[in-house]
Amino acid sequence: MDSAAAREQALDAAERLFYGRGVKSVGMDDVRTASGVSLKRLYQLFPAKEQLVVAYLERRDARWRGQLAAHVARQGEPRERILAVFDWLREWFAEEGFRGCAWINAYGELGATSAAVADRVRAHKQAFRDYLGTLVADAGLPARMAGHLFLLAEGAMVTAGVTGRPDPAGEAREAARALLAAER
Amino acid sequence: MDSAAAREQALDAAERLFYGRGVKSVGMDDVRTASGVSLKRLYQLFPAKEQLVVAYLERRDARWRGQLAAHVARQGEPRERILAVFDWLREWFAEEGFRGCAWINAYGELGATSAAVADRVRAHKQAFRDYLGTLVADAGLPARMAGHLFLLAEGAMVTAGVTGRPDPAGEAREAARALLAAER
DNA sequence: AAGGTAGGAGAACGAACGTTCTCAGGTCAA
DNA sequence: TTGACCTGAGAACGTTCGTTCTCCTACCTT
Repeated sequence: MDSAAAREQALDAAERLFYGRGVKSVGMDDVRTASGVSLKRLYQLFPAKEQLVVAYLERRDARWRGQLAAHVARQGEPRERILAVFDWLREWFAEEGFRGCAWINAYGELGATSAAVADRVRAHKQAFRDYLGTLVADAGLPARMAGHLFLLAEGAMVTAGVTGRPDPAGEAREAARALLAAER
Repeated sequence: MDSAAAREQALDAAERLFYGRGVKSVGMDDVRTASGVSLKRLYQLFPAKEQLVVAYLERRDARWRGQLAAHVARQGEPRERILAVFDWLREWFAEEGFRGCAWINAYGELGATSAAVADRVRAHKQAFRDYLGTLVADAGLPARMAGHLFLLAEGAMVTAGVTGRPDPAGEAREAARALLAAER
C-alpha cells in the first residue's frame, strides 16, 4: 500500500470515528485498528494527532461543500437554488449516523485548546456563508439576506444534531421562504 | 464552611473552568485548586465528575433563562418582547469571556459519550424553545414562528461563539423583524 | 547470496486524569 | 480524658492516551 492510499484509509477511519464519537474519545490506537494503518505510518503521515484532526476537517469540508453545490446546481431558478440548500440539509440530517455538524462539534470540543482546529472551523463556516452570498447575489437579493439564511442553516444544524431529528431543515426552509417572499 | 457553601463554591469554580476551557480540559484537581474545596468534599458532593458537569449545566440553565426572562419582561408590547430576546443575546455575546453557548459546546464535547449531559442539553434547548412559544402565543402569532425564531437564535449563538463577535445577534434580530413583519 | 532499508506489530514510556486512600489533626459526646 | 467521627492535604492507584522505540520480517539492490 503506497502512502497516498494509506493516507486515505487513515482519513476514512479517522472521519468515521471522530465524527461518530468525538475527537477526544478516539485514540490514535483506535484509528490504527479501524484503518489498518500502522502507528508508525500514521505518525509519518500526520506527525501529531492535531494534524490528523485538521486533515479530517479539511477533507470533509471539501466534500461537504462539493455535495451541497452539486445538489443546488440542479435547480435552475435562483430562488429555488436558495431553497435547495435547505432540502439538502434535510437529506443530510436524515442520513444514518448523522450526529450534528462536524465543525460545530469540533469547535465545542477543541476550539478552546487548539488554534489550528478553531481556524479550520472558522474557515469552513466562512466558506459556507460566502457560498450563500453568491446564491443571494445571483438572485438579485440584498446582501444582508445571506447572513439571515446562514443563521437559519446554522440553527437547523445545531438543532438537528441535538435532537437527532431532521425536522429543523423543514422549519428553516419555511422561514427562508418567508424571508424571500418578504423581499419580492 | 458548610456543605451548601462548599457546593456553591465548587460550582462557581467548575462553571468558570468548564465554560472557559471545555469540560474535558479541566481536571477535578483544577476544580479543587480553583474552588478551595478539597477533593474529598468534592466527591462527597458530586460522586463523579459527570454529576458535577450536570449540576453546572442545571444551575447555569436556571440563571440563563431567568436573566433572559427578566430582560424580556421589561418590554410591554408582545412583539417588542420577542425582539428583546435578540437584544439580550447581543448583550450576552458581548460579555467578557463569552465563548459560545455552554450547552452546544457541552453537547459537542460530551453528547456522544454521556447520556446525562446530552439529556441536560436537550432539556435546556427545549425549555428555551418553549419559552419562545409563549412569547409567540402572547403576540397572537402562529405557533410555527417559535421554531423559526428559535433557529435564528441558535444560529446566532453558534456563529457568535465561533467568530467571537456579537454581530450575529443583530443579524438575527433583523431577520426576526422581517419574519414578524411578514405576519402582520 | 549478502546486506541494507522500510514497514508492521505491538511493547514501552511518560504524562494526565478520575478516583480512592492514608495520615494527621480537630471536634464533640459521654 | 477518651474515643468515634469528620475534614483537609495530598500521596497513591489504575487507566487511558499520545508518542516513541524495539524487534522482526520482507523486499530491493548489487
